[in-house]
Amino acid sequence: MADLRLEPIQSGSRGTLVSDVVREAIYSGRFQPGEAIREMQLARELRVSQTTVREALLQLEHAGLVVREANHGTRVTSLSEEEIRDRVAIRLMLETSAAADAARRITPAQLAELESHMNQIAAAVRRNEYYEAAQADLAFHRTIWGACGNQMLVRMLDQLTAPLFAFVSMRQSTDVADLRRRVRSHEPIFAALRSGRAAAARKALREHLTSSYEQFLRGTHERNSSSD
Amino acid sequence: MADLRLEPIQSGSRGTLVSDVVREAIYSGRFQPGEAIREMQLARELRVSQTTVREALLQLEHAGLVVREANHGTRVTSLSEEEIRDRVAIRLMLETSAAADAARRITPAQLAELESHMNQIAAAVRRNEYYEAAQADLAFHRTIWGACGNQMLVRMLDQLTAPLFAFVSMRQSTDVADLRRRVRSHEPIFAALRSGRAAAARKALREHLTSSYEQFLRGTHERNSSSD
DNA sequence: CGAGAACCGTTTATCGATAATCGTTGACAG
DNA sequence: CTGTCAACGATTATCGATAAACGGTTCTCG
Repeated sequence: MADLRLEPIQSGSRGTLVSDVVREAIYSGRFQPGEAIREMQLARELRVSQTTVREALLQLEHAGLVVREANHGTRVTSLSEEEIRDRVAIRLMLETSAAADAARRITPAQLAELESHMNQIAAAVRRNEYYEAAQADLAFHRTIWGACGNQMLVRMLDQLTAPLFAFVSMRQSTDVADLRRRVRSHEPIFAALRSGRAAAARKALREHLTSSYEQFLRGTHERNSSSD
Repeated sequence: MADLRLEPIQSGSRGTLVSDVVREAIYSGRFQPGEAIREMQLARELRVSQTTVREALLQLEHAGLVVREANHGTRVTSLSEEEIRDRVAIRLMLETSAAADAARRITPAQLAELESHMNQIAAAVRRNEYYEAAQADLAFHRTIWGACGNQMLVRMLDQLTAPLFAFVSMRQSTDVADLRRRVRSHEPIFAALRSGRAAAARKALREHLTSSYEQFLRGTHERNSSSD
């Protein structure tokens, strides 16, 4: 049997293809929060039927990236500050738990993956590529989730954070010092996981998430007070 | 304006209607775990199109009640013992947190609702109606979730526990003594919420969930050892 | 002039039919 | 007898078209 390291050029059903395209458009900011998405218009642009677009939008609704109102339409999710706070609070509980579990069962291959993502983040930051940095950041966290051994927990964290990344992380164009600090704050997490210290991993992750959220709050506060 | 305490006799789209019917069939056990669900067959039986059935099945997949495999089919979710353990672990984290928040902000109306659900549970148990008891039990917990003020937390708990209720709570035909004990174990939760003691609510809920899970484990263990 | 009902255009929701997919069966060659 | 592969049947995936729902607008009547 030949090794299957290569994936098919386009995998999955058309519906999944469409949802991938739209997701990417949302992540990249080509679709703005609150913007309406027309089924027929999208279907014409992508040369698929309305049915297929609908299925894709249902998947994205599931992921929390769009909101659908019955008989009215679909729009890109727009998170209020309270919704962000609520999501972060849940994420804090779930992800610190995942990290503690991961510390006990993470494999060398997964540790190597973590290191690779850290390098990607650092490289992207050096090149001022915020979007790529955020993507690699998400991949870093996802690797930790995957190492916790609780599949349901992974699904929930995915649902929880997809909109956070799309509408918070991907957008923040913070100053360089902040980014540097954020990059470094992955290191204690990695060190704790590598040495199997569950409590330390939990603590490192809590600090990482808390400081990221506080920085986000500072960002929005600045923006509000300067625009008023 | 007339008061709107009465709901329309059938609310929502046809797709939602179908998903309600199928959900009910799963809860009631008319669809067994692992059983295949054919789109066309269901469409014929319910006099709707296959498209509508598909949309309903997507919703149910989202709720975790069915599993869909691409190009292959849909079957009713069948949880392994490990998946149940994993879900319960997450539920423990999220619901104890929700209870603590609820203790601080629950309204008199919600407290009355809780009491009503407790009465329903007790009445159903007296009549040996396990299914209705489980339904009221779920309603009791849902009311607590709703009182926590974190909408996302409610959604996650719903997703998490829907299959647990469908495949665990609704089925257990335990002995009367166990049921009595389970009924009573809601009382400390209610008392803690009413008096606004967050820590006590957390503790009461943890004990309730833990003992329910342990009882479930005893049940499956007995069944396994007796059938071997 | 103003309130409310009927209309109209846009968008979603549903339908019936066709296309693509996958497991299976059975024929056939080695 | 056994492994391979092509054709079949059952089921999902997708399509194009029609129906239903909603919001805004205009028209009517007091």
